[in-house]
Amino acid sequence: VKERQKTVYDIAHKAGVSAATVSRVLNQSSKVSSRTRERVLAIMRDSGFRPNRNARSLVRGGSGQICFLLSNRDVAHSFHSRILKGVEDFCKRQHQQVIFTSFDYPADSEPAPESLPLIVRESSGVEGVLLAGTNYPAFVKSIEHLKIPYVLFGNNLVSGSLALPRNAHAVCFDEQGGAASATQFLIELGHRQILFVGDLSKVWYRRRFEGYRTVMAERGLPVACADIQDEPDCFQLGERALPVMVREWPGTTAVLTQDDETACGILSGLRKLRIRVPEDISVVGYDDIAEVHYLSPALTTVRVPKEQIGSTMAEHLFRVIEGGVRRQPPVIATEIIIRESCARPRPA
Amino acid sequence: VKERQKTVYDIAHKAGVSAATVSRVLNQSSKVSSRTRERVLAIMRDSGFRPNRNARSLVRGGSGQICFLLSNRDVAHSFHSRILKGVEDFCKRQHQQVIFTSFDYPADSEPAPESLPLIVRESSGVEGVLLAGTNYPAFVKSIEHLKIPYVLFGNNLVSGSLALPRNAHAVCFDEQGGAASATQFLIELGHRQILFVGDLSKVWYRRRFEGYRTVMAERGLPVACADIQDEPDCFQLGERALPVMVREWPGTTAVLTQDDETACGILSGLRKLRIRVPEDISVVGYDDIAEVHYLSPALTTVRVPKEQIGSTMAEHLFRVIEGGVRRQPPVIATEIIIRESCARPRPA
DNA sequence: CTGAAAGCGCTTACAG
DNA sequence: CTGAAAGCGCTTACAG
Repeated sequence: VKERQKTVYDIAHKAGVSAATVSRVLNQSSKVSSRTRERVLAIMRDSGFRPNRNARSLVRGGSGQICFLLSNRDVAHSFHSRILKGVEDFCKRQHQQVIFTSFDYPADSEPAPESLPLIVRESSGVEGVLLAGTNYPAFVKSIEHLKIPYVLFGNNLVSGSLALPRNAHAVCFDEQGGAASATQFLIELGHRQILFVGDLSKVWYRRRFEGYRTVMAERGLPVACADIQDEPDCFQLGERALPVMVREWPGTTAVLTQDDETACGILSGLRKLRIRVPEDISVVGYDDIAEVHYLSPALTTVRVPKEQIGSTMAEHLFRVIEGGVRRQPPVIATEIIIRESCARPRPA
Repeated sequence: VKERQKTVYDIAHKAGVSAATVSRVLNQSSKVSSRTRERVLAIMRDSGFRPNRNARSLVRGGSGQICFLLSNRDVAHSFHSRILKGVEDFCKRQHQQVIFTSFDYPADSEPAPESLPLIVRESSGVEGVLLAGTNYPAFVKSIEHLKIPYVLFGNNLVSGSLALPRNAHAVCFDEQGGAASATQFLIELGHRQILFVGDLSKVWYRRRFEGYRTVMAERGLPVACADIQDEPDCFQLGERALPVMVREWPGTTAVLTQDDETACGILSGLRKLRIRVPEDISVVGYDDIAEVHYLSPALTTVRVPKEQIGSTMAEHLFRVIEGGVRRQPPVIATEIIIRESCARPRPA
C-alpha cells in the first residue's frame, strides 16, 4: 500500500502558494519572505516531502554523480578499496555522489559500445568516470568515444600496441622511485647482494624492477632477478622463489620483492627453511597493504599512498569536468616505511 | 566547446520518424519494423546518441540504483569491502547500479532529516538502501521515517535503549555459533584451559564470548576471559592481553580471540616471549580477513562469509522493494577454517 | 517577494 | 507498425 510521493504541487497547494515558490525554498533561494518560507518548510516536514531527484537532475542537466569504474579487479583487495576511499572522501566535500561499478572485460579488444556499463553509456548519468583497476588502451579508447570526462589510474594500464588517446588524463604514482629508494636503503644498510623477486611479464612489476636495476647499476652492484612468471598467486610466487634463490644466488643477503604478498610468501618460505629475518636475510615488500605490519617481523615496505591516488584522481576529474585542463595531474610520491624486516648483513 | 547532447528528437528528425519510434527502438520494443529499426540504430550510432538517464528515470519512476550506505566504518577494511563486493555482484545480475556512500554519525542521537545523505533523502534517487557498517537504532529509525526500503547488516547494530522498528529487516551471520564451533574444535583437540581474549564492552565481541562461554559451561570447563577495554587497536589489544594471560591463567594451552587482528597481536607477543605456536599454545582468530593465511603459522580462524552477507542483503532488499516480505532473511552460517595455528596441547 | 508558463528529454497510452 | 500529445516533477526566466 505504497502511497504516492508528494510533489511540489501538493506542497504548494497546502501552503497556498505556487510550485515556483516551493521550489525556491527548496533551493535556498533568498527571494522568499521568511513567513512563507517557514510555512512551506513546516508543511514539507509534516507531509514527509522528498523532492524527486530525477526531475531535479533533468532540469539541472546533471546528476552530481561520478562513477568509480573498477576494471578487472576486486574491491576486496585493499589496494583498490583504499583508492575508492580516497575518492569518496574527496567527493563528499564536493557534494558529489560516487557510483561504484566493477567491470571485467577481455584484454585489448575494443569493447562494443553496448557492452559498456549502462551508467556511463547514458548521458547525464554521471558527470565523469574514474577508470580504476587494470585497464587496456582499447577500453580507454571506447570510453573516449563516449565524450565523457574521465581520469585513469595510470600505473595499472597495460599498454599494448595501441597508444592512449592524446588527451587522456592519468594519475600515476612513482613506482620506479619507490623501488629505487628501497634499493638505496638496503645498500646503505651494507647489503651488496640484493635479489629482486618478481614477475617481469607484468609492466608494473617491471617498472619496480627497473627502479632496482638502475640503482644497482649506478653503484656497480650485481643485478639479480628471480623472474617467476605464470604464477597468479603472489604468495606462492614468493615461496617458489626461494629454491631459485638458494640455487642461483646463494650469497643473497637481502630480497626486494615485487609486492607485499610476495614478501609474505618469502617470509613464510624462509621460516620453513629456518632462515631468520632480519638476522640472516633482509626482506622488503612493496605497496604497504593493510595487515602487513601485523606480521612478525613487521615488514619494511614501500608505501603507496592509495587514498591520495584516489583523491587526486577525483580532484583532477572535477577539473576536467569544469573544462580546460591542459596539464597532467601530479605524480604521487612513494616512501619507504622502515619496520623490522631489515638489518645490516651479517659480517661474512 | 562542448556540443549539445543529441536527443531523441534529433535522431527522429534525421531518420524521418517520430520521437516515439526512436524511443521504441531504444527500448527494444518489438513493434518497430526492422527496416526503420536499422535506420534509426545506424543514425544513433553515427551521431553518438546517448539517451538521457534522468529523463528516463523520471518517466519510469525509478532510477535502478540502490545505495550501499557504510556507516562509521572504513571501506578499506576488507570486512566491509567484501560485503560491498557481494552486493555489487548480486546487483549486476539484477541490472541495478550501486551507489556507494559512507556516512559517519554520532552514536544514538536521532539525526535530523536534513543531515541524512542527500541521495537517500531525495525521492527516486535510489530504490532502496543497504545499511552497512556499524549502526545505532536512532539512525535506523530516521531511515525508517523516509519510508524507503532498507535492509540492515544486523550484527554490527549497537542496540541501545531504543528498539529497532518492528518491520526492520536485518541480515545476520551466526556470530555465536562460530565461536561455539571454534571452542568445540579446541576441546576436541584436547584443550581444557582455553582463554578468550576480547573486549566485552562491544556487543559483537560479547556475542562471540557467549558462544565460547556456553560450550565451556556445557563441558564443565573453566571460563576464562581477558576482557580488555578501551583499546581501539585490536593488534595492541592482543599484545596487551599476554601479560594478563601469563599472570592470571598461566596454565592456558589455547587462546580464542575476538578477531583476527587481535590474534595477530597475540601471535606477535607470543613470538617476542619465545612461546611457539602451535607447539606451546594454540591460537584461533575470527573473521578470516584477507592476508591472515599469509601469516606463519597460518591462522586457524572462523570464516564469516562476507560476500554472502552482501548478496543476501541485496537479494532481500529487492524483495522488500517488490513489496510484501514478511519474513526475516536467513541467518548466514559461519565455519571454522583449520590452518596451522592449532595443535594438541603438550602433555603436562 | 510571488505566480503563470515553458521547458528539461524521455515514455506511453491512444488513435489510426 | 507509426505519430501526436500528454505527462513524469522539477526549475527558471519573465512579468508583475
